[in-house]
Amino acid sequence: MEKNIIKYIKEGLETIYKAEIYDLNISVEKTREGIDGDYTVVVFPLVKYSKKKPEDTARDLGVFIKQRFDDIASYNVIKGFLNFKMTQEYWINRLKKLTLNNDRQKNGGEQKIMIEFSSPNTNKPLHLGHIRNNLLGDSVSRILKAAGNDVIKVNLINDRGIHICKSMLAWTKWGENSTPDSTNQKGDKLVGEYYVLFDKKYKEQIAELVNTGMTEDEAKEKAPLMLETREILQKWEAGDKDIRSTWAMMNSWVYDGFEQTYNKLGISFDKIYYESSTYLLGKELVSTGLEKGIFTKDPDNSVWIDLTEEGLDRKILLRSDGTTVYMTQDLGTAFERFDEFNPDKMIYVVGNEQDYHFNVLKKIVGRFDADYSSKIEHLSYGMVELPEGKMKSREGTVVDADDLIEEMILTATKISEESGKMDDLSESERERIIKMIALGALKYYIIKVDPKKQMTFNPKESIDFTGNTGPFIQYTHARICSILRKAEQMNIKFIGKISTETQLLNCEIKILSALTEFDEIINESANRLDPGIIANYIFSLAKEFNQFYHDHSILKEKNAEILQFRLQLSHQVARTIKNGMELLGIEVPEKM
RNA sequence: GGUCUAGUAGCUCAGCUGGAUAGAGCAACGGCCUUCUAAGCCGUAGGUCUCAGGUUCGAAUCCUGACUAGAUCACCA
Repeated sequence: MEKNIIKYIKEGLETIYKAEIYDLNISVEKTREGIDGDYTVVVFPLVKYSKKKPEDTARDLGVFIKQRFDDIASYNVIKGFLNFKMTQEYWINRLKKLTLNNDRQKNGGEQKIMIEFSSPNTNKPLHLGHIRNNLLGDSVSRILKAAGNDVIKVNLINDRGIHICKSMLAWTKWGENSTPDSTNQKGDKLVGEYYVLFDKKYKEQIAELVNTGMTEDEAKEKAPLMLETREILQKWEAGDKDIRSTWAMMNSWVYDGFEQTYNKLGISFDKIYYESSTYLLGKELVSTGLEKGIFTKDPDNSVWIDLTEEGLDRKILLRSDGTTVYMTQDLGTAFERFDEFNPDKMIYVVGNEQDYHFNVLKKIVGRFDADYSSKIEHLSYGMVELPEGKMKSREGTVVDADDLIEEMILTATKISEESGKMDDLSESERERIIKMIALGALKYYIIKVDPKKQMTFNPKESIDFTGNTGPFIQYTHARICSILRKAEQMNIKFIGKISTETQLLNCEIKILSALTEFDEIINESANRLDPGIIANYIFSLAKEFNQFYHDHSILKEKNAEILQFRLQLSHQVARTIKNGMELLGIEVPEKM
């Protein structure tokens, strides 16, 4: 549509004004609310070609286009704005096209994109922050795929490093061989407890040492627990059998726990990487880098890269004791992935606290291979805060993922019981729908916010089921499904022809116009890596439809053609809601 | 202190690649269920788009500076 208008505008400028077009800056927008028209061209930027007043230019172009473009019913000029109204026929054809064309057309620019998200640390059960990460990664993957790309979802599990040794040490010392089975606890929760326990005991030791006159920094290094932890790390890297088997066992507990949470969230991966198996590659790269002179070695044997020329700092890649750091592992993993999959793009979904890290990673990769470096993209998202501020594990304000999901399900159960709408459904059916609603509310609440913005998670609001929420959209879908079911019972088929003479209401055109935008919205959302664009789009579509639903009856419409039109329109709205919500990882029920 | 990100209604957020009168939801107040699902719809009220300059026919949007908040600058990850 817009392309056609732009084409005619260009033609018009050339024909009427004999203008030479050098910079085509035409914006075609949807006409503003309250003004007669469907599409609007802003003519201010065009006066440099016409050398006439904006209003005269708009009028000239209006006449020109109206003569040539059959789909335009009328036009009007207000100040520098040229508004076009499309014909009824045009809109009815749009609906037909939507009905026929069940597969959306692809973007064209198909790429192989690898996207890493979740990236949990085996010491910490998943919490609210991870939920944002997971939902974002999952949703962006779906959107990129819908935009025609080949997407590989990967997870990188941070299963080694000094912090992992801490929980191992604590469990060995005080765990008394407890297991998830013996304590009847999710594996990730059990391990998480020992990590917390380590921290507690470690702090006690520091305090004691400080009392004996040590400085705090010194105490942190000299505390027996820290020394033991470092020893474990070295043994681990040396492949010590006992250490490795404890490590493998505890990790398997954690993976079971994570798997359960991922399942509840409906999230999956195509490939899982473990840092324990990629960090050595990082070490190799460090030696290559040293040979090539990319890195330098300090007298104490630690290895560094100097990025001061690029406005960053010196960054460590290998500790003086030869063990690896975060950056080393990430470097190894990145190269492994490029070598194995050769993606056109590698997206990391990681919180904005790591902006600096990824900046450095990109630069270091660039020293090896400029091409790889240019393909790395950090989808940086803002932190999730609570109304009372940051989540702090020490103060116990961390919102656990499993608890949160549980609570959402309880609330959804309560609300649906109160409404009584699902009383005649079977137990299992009811349970299925309640889960959909609970997760829909949670997911939508988080995903609707622009990823790069820091967001406030208000527990009270998140369980709200009215207004701009997941359940509101799900409800709209369920109502449409109900109508379509009834239509079927009444034996009304909605595949019939609609005469182009059918008179459409403004609100119907508005809905139709929104429906035709869907593909474009997906592409925009994919380009900007922002699922929030889709969330907001579906919300406004649902809102438009609800207004229409309230003001006009569908099934009681006497005119057969209008009835036909409304049924098909509703059907398309339901389809778009379903498809759109799917891109957010949210299911929609047919009854609720 | 350096760097990055953000600041829009009481609260949570859209709008930001410049266009007409800055939009939703929540909360508040007032209406609408013998009528396709009221998890809905309609209305009232609520704004110096942090501030000050600049660019432009036109700025919430772009630029500069200030202020405020967050992140980061580790032999943590």
